[in-house]
Amino acid sequence: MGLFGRLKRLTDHLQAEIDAVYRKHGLSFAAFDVLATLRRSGPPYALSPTDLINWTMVTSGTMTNRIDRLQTQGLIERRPNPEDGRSTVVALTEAGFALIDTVINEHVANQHRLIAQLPEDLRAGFEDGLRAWLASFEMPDSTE
Amino acid sequence: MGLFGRLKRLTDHLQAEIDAVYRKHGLSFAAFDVLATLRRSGPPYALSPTDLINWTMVTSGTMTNRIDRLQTQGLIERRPNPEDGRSTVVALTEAGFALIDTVINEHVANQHRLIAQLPEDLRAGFEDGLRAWLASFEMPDSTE
DNA sequence: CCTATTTATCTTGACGTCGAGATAGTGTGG
DNA sequence: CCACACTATCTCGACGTCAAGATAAATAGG
Repeated sequence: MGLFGRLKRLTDHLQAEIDAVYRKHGLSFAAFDVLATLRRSGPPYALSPTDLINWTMVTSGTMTNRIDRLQTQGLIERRPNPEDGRSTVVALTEAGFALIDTVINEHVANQHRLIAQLPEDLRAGFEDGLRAWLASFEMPDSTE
Repeated sequence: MGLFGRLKRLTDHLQAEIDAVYRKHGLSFAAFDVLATLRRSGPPYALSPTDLINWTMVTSGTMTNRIDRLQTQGLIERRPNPEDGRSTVVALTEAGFALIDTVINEHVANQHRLIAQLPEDLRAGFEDGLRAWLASFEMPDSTE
């Protein structure tokens, strides 16, 4: 199996482990993504759909769908935006805040656990390669 | 941005580059996956849905859907399996064979190009870390 | 040989995503 | 102050996936 195959399998394993934390609390990645973005935005834990679209990099149709589901679950609420009649404010409910706080903590601990499985003495070499390869895409001047 | 963020961004970039080759020829990953599996199986380039499920690791419902679409596109055909009335044989058509042959060649060249963007002197370190981290998932005795 | 179990495939419904286009409110230049 | 362009969000249809269950054929046991 080549480099791409291994890379895909690694990320599949990592993703499965990461997903397990969301699911334990009844969340999908889509739900976690939105709730965590609202949590990170700080008080009053409220953003417009457009803000959420910009932070999460999904299309407007996807965000409408995500917000609809989270609203049904009672984790967020839509309020009219007093400053712009076209817009709404998406805010964490108390239940949403409490849940995402718990899940983020577990998520962070889980990430530390997963990184610890990459042997310490190989970590720097892996990260150096990763940085350089990534840079070849994000800084078009270099290797490309 | 941490290790997970960079890893996700790298794989997103790689995936986008890889997808571009399929799309240029009107194929999705799902379609490429099935056609390439049939091509790799050697003459007569025909497998049962169950074989395809085992090689591609998708559910039976997904495979039925993939086969339906490819059949509509005329890239494969379903034939009854003379040895088992429950089963069918999924075979590349001439058009399907010609197309996947072209796409696989481009795909391989594309992968070489992408790997070449990872600087040579960092490749070994990256691969060592990758192998070890992957092994921590696939050989449960070790770091886990 | 039948019946019960197993196997191969398909069907259905839910979820998540995208892209294109619809709707409605905002803002601007004359 | 009004028509026109722009912006924010939602709607719709297509695609791809999974899980659970339906259907039909093969096989095994008595």
